[in-house]
Amino acid sequence: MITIKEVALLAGVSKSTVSRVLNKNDNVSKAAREKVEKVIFEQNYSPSAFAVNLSKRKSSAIGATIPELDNSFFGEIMKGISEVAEEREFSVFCFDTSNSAHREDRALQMLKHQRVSGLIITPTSERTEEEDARRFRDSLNNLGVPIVVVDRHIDGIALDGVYYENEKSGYVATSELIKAGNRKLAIITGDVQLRIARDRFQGFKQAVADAGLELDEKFILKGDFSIDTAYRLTKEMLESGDIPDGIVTSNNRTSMGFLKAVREKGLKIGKDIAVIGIDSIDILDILDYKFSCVARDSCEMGRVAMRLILDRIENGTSQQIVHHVPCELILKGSERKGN
Amino acid sequence: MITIKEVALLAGVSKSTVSRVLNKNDNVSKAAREKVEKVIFEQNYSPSAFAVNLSKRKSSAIGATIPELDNSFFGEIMKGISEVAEEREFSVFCFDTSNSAHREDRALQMLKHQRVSGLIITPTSERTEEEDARRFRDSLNNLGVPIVVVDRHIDGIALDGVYYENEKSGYVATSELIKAGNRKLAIITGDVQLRIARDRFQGFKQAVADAGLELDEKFILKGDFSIDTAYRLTKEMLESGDIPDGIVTSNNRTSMGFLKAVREKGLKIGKDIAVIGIDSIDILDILDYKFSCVARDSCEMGRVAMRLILDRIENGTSQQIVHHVPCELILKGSERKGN
DNA sequence: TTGAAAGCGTTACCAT
DNA sequence: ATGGTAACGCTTTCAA
Repeated sequence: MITIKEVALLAGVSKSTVSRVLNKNDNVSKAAREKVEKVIFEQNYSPSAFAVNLSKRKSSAIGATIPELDNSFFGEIMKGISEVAEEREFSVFCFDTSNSAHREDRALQMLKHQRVSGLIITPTSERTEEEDARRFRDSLNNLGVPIVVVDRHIDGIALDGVYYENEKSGYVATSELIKAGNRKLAIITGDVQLRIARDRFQGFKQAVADAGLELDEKFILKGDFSIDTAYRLTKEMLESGDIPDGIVTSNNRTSMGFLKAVREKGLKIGKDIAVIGIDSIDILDILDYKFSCVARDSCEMGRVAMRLILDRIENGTSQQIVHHVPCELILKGSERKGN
Repeated sequence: MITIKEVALLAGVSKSTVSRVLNKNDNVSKAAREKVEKVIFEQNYSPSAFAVNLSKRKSSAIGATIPELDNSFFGEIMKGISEVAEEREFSVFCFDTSNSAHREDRALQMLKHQRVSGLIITPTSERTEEEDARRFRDSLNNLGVPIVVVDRHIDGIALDGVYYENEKSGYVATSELIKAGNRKLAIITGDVQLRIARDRFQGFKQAVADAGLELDEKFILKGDFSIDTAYRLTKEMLESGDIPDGIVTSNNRTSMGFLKAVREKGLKIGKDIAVIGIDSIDILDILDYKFSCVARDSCEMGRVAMRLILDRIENGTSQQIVHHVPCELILKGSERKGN
């Protein structure tokens, strides 16, 4: 592979001059610049990032760790990151951590080795023990670069972040159910160990309270963001005979479990029970399955995260910045019973 | 950030010795090794990949370009790549090309700049003009590193590849429809500009021929792998009044468009019309929607691609290697009419 | 077994 | 405006 030295030789100038035109430095005569540019073009020369990074002591790459790339929600985040990265001439090292803390640790190590100049992280949901959580925070600090957290939270450390309007999403979904005439309200929560689950639940409770409605304990189904649990809880509820008017499902997996159970019982949403989910489920639209939800633009979350980290990298540190991408209400009819 | 020099200083040895323990070179006394390891551990030292790569003139990173990460099929491929990469201590630069040839070109440039030692590419489907296709092949060659193509094909250049059993998937789907008693068969093809679409179609035709059945031209619906086209074609067919017994849908998007149209017409698959799709659609299982298909393990495609490229990087070049990941028949009942 | 020094491909400073 | 040169952090060769 051709080097700057050979370019200089071919153009009849010094390495310094070549470097100057590469870096758009003004102190180059038009003649020299043109000669160099010609050679660069002809030889298809591209400087070695290794050498540049080493010399400049900074890299034009960032790292991104994502818990499950096969979940299109995270795929979209990655897509958004990639989009902005390309515009700004940054490369991104991408790691799928499979929701495993161990793999996340490994990814962090490798990113340190690569000397990335920033990290975008959607953490695994597995750092429950305090000791482990502490070590995790240490490795993050140890990286010594700007960090932007996406979607899920990392406790005990003030980091920039891009989050969904979690509480608001719960509030909006619930209010809308109420507006549509539902009085007996239920929710299948997410894993309440996680802040995003608690926040969504909080929004639910607030909306119920604001409407002056009573909350029945047995209609608070404690789920964990998994399909299976949501399915089981819904089934139990439906079989108990006491059915709420409307229900909020805390994320897309929860919605799926709920829908499965409802379907099995031969019931129909928007007729026998009202529902608004948090998160959209693309295929349902495609199949023209009327499912109302509170959605978000996850691709935009990735874009915002990437912009944020570039900002940090370029303008150094200042106050913690936290973005919230708005939630968007999409009504299809399932928010109202008796259709 | 701490360097090898400081580690050497702290351990009371030379940089050379530190380098030796880093590279697991045997010519180091036990005493020296232990001192060095202690310092490395205490200081949490990790060598700079820049410097190592520059010095060794090779990198421990590969590039991956993917057309649409928000499509979980490609997300799974990326997940598989990431999985094996981690095991083998490789980092991967990931680019979402959004199915745009331009962005793909840019990605290739950036990967050249990063001096990756290999490329895994699922090409965009946009290189129709010969001139453009040629320039594309040139940039691939210009990279000067091993390349593994995944899923889609690149014409006019012999590259290692990991593909789906396309023809077989069409054959199996069709045979199964026939076995279930369907005589009047239809297919919604993919974009026949693409080899994977032609191959699947070929499998379909072969199975029909092998069964000694007649093929009606009007039941060959020329789609393009998009939901919308499949929807339109299906709708037209259903409205024409002449409906086939069974149909093959050429990929997941095609299946969705088909299902949408069928649903709109108030028909039911497995009752009014039989269908087997190529590619699975996860959520349908979850919703317990009986949809038979011929599926594949796309995560495995990523794993195989990564193993293949590492092999190339480590063992140099030899004969072209092409892998085919097997297709798997999943019957749910929709392959038979009248249920 | 060890260390010194040259070299990897750049940038940046200092002269000119 | 231009070139020479040290430096970036590592590996590798050569001597000892």
